[in-house]
Amino acid sequence: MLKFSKKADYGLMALQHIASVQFGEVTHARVVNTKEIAEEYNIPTELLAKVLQTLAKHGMIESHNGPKGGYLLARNAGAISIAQVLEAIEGPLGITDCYHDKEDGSFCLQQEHCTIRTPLLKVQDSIYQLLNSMTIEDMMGGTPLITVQLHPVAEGVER
Amino acid sequence: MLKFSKKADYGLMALQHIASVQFGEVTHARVVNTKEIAEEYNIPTELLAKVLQTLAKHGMIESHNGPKGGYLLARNAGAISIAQVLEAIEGPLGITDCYHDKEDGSFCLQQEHCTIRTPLLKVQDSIYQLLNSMTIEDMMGGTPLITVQLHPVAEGVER
DNA sequence: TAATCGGAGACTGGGCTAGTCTCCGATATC
DNA sequence: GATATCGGAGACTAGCCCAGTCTCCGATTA
Repeated sequence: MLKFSKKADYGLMALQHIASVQFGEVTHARVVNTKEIAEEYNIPTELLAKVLQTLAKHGMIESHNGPKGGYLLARNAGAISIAQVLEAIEGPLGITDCYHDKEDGSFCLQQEHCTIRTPLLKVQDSIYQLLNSMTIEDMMGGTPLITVQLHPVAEGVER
Repeated sequence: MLKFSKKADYGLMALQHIASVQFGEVTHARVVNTKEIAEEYNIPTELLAKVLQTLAKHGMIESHNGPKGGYLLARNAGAISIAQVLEAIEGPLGITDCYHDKEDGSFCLQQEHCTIRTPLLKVQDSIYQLLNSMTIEDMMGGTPLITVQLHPVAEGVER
């Protein structure tokens, strides 16, 4: 449950790879093409291509056509959060459907008496904050990772 | 993305309803049957039945057969976390597949060079803590909700 | 004994994910 | 300027899983 799609995984791997080539190594910054990433991580080339095109469309990487072409990060690795990547690839974050229902005419049948909408919205916001506070940079090397502090509102929960 | 399944939604609604009947109202504690909940929230009866059976199997509610039968909370509402409900209904929490692959023989093709495994595992843990610290009780009435404090490791993130 | 409840399994339709295929446009290189 | 190499984009498909339905069974109460 709550699984990322493969595309999202691939996107994160690719971004991390591009970032490490561009910043993390001794070699000069150079463009990285789809094939290189696909072979490095055993990702179907054409599927990865789609993912990278999506990321480019959302301004996270910039593309360079032609021979010796490929991709470069469009901004610093620390300015690309996991939330942004996920939203670009999978669409808007939504724990439940009911927050987007109004757009297409259909609506939530439970709406009238729904008692869990508000609390779940809080959960959703918390998850979003979490995903938005971690960046591609945090995923590289030994950078210290995010820490979450929770108020123990549920003291006594079993398990 | 990151959507709860309908079953999970239904399960949370049902538990919240049972809890409020059992504790939150003036009426005496009484069993609640599937039909009552299904009609209250416009949930397909037989689908809800399956969900409740699952929750009963996981020891969150106890069932009573026969006429005037139904369900009761098996423990306090404050001792049932959202994480537990989700895991009961949707299976183990897993942001990516790769943490469970070893069981069925298949395995992650990216395993060898996967650079995102560790950081994503941290994200997963954080989400789990979040979901495990909020309970059915927190979803009832005006109980103050969870607060999350994040270290701003990603200062400068756009948006 | 009969009606009302939960328990459990098979079954189905539809939508989404993952992946493939094909063709096009851009550009670097010779 | 021809050509090979790159990304851009859309159609297409197979398979899986979610959501929902149907049916039969066992338990219990009145």
